[in-house]
Amino acid sequence: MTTDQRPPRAERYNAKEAEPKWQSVWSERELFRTSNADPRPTYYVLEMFPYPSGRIHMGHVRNYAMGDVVARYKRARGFNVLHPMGWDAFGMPAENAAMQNRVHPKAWTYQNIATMRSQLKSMGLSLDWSREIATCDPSYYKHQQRMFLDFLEAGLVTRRTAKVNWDPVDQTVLANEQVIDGRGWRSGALVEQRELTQWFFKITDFAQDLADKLETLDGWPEKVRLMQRNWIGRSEGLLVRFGLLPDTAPNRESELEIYTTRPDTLFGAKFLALAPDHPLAQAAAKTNPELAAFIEECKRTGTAQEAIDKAEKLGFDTGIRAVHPFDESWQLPVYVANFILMEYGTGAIFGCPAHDQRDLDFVNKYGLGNTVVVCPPDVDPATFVVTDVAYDGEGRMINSRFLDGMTIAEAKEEVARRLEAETRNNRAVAERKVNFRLRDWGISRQRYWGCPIPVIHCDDCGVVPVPKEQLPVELPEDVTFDVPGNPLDRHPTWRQVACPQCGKAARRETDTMDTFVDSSWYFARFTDPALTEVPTDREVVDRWLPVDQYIGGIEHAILHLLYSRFFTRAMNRTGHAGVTDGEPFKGLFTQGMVVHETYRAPDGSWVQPVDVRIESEGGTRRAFHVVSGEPIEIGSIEKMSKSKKNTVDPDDIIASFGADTARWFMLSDSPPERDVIWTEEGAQGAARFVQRVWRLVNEIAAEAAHANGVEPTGPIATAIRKAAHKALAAVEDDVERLRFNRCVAHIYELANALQDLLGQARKAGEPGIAGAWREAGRILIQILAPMMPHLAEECWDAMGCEGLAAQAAWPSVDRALLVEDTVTLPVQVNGKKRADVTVSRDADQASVEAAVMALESVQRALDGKPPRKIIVVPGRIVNVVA
RNA sequence: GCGGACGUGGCGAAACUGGUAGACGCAAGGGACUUAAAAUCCCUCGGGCUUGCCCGUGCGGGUUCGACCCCCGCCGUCCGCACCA
Repeated sequence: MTTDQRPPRAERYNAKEAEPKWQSVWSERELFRTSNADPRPTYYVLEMFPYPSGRIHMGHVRNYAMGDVVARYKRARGFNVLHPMGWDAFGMPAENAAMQNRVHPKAWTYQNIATMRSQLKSMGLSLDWSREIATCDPSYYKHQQRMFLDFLEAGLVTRRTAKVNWDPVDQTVLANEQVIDGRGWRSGALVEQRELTQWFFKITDFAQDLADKLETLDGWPEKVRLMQRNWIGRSEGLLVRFGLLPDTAPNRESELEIYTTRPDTLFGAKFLALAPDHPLAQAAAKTNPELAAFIEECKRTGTAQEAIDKAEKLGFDTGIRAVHPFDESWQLPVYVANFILMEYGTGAIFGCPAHDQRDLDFVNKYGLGNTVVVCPPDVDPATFVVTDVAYDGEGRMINSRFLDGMTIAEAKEEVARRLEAETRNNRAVAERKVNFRLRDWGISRQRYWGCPIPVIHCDDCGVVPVPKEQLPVELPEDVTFDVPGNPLDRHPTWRQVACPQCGKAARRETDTMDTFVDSSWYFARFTDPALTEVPTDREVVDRWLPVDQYIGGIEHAILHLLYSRFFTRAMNRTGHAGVTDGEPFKGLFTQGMVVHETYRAPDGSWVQPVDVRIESEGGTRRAFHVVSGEPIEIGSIEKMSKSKKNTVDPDDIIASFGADTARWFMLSDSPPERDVIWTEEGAQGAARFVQRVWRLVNEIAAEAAHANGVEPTGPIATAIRKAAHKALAAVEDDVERLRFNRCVAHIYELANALQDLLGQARKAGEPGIAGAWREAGRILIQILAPMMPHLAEECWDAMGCEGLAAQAAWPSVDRALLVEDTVTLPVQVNGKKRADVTVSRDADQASVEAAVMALESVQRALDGKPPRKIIVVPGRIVNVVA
């Protein structure tokens, strides 16, 4: 393009110039800096902070664009908005980079932060950068260590040996939550079981409350609440102490505790079963080599998912005999079984095969028989049998002596009542017990790049907390990554320290904390990140928390969100916060992913979108390589990933289209909770709209310039005002509900309407219309400002409005303009639309009926018959029933 | 296996929570402007035919004056959990 063909500057909006310009204006005026002293009502909007992996991706763009719309909107509505950003900066990739590229994790991390910060800044997000935090900074993790010690004092931390999930590739421990299908969530390696001494946060102390308060979180997606509910896995049951025949039991044990949620089926019991690592099983194995061998084999099968799926139910009769709690003459064999978990309940069960599939499989294998005790409704008890499929539905008790005829619920209650009242060795035979699937949170990691656990091991004093005045325990910087494992273990001097209690030579704990600890309280730290002595200021943190709107990916539905819920509770208990209900996030929104087509070259290799040229003709699309011209196969649409190369780089998009275009496109089309497909055409469509708005606003500005003090009351002026206020009301409603795709549609609609009216107005020459244009122009700019803030400033300027668009108060809707004097109702005959009728807004039934019956099309559809009934739904529809 | 969500044009979707199915955008086709292209503007765009009528929201029933929406039964896709007693 030659210079003389370029349109005059004002005709084309230049994002490349405008965006940095307005960003520096906002920054110089500290527009988004939030004061804790501001008396206005608070609104805390937060997006999940990123891991500084290197560069931002389109998923970040979508996430932060959404949060920014909310922040800018709430600011315009007069709230004191907190919208901060930071870095989840500890983690494995930094160590991997260190091993691969011989760069220090710290240098790598801070380099990435610098890159990503400048990328985020180019998006024009309304963030308070003065509150930026990085979790790897000692000024942050110092307070995390402090809280660890406070939690320890409060009894919320324990140290014990435990079977842990060991990731052999990353050479570290994983929490249960981090094991997916038996594999490490990061490395993908098959997880092994190991016995290690570990630090645990006692999240199970709050299990009941974590489950209960889920019901109050009505600002959360039901899906996430359900996932957490399942994860916590609350079950109500009965702990029953079965008597043992001492002659059959090792060490003449006389009792075995089992846990059941089906005490009603006690008369259908055929056996008891122990977990292979149950103490009684271990004891019995000492004198029984075959049993010992069986237990060994169970361990080898492991707990890997594949093994569990394939494994058949295996058991081994210990020879121990138990007595039925309701019948001393009834003996039950005690097996060791491979499907019983030591970690759940008491590690022992009673088996009722007729009503539990696992137990049924088991007895069918070992020939222990089964007796049905629950009969389904409308089934003859005499003919009801169970062979291969256990019955776990509703019904009434049969073959169960005093329980016969009761419902399941009644029978459960009756059994509990009777066994609670009965005693053996001065203890009740049974007690009601609530069990949780949730385990304590193991936080020890054998890694360097994490928050050091602030304790010291002394041969004489044992585990000694680091005195709080000595915090932070800082990571040493002179470490090497040439061999796998934890560099802190190998460091020549760092571990060596004097015991704070006795002064003798002692050793520092070399495990660091799970990085999920770092992200479990950052939202609290944002409220006052400059504090040096304490993690939080009680008054400040309590005013800001809970976060009003939290936005992030569904992948954190369990881990991060559950841990954060634990943390606010623990902080409440240790005085670091006083958050109502202990709930950190009042509103939660989980946004969908950004997905893209995949492309493959003839040799099967993946090709990046930037290297692909698409040609479409008559509906068929064909792809070619931009350089070689060879045909490219268009593949399925998938999550953007490096491995399939179907990524687009936000920097490239911002450079070629501008941040506003990228933001606009990310918010349009798909509902925010669903995946959005990134397409070049869609991005171009968004870019086209940016230019259209710019042209439209300039034309409106020209019309508005003729303002002469005449009230805008003419028909066109009213139409202009109505269009603007209708869009304003709709956008308001949809931003509040985070339905950004609908906001986009309303704005398009307003732009279309105003364009149309511009043409009409020029013909009509109506007086007083300039005032309407001025108002409509401002509204158009203001409703798009949260999504396209740079364009909005440029337009605001073009309209000659005072101040900055980012500072303007949200316009108030003139409700009177939304009400029409006449309404056009669709007219149906027998449910099929036949005509429209225009009546006055408050027309009564009779006059609407008369108007409808006068319509020729209605008469034709009625075919001479009189109507039986005419249904008039005011303002909605008319239905004539023949 | 258990639990959940979803299924609407060529595509992404909308339908105010039972009231005109397809707003808005993308793609496509036709036209205007232009030497040409880009940009811009205008028109068409669920299907069918007899041009004012029929069909149409995964499939089959039901409730209702009226159903994408509610109920029952299927089919399909996606997600989560999974030996938790």
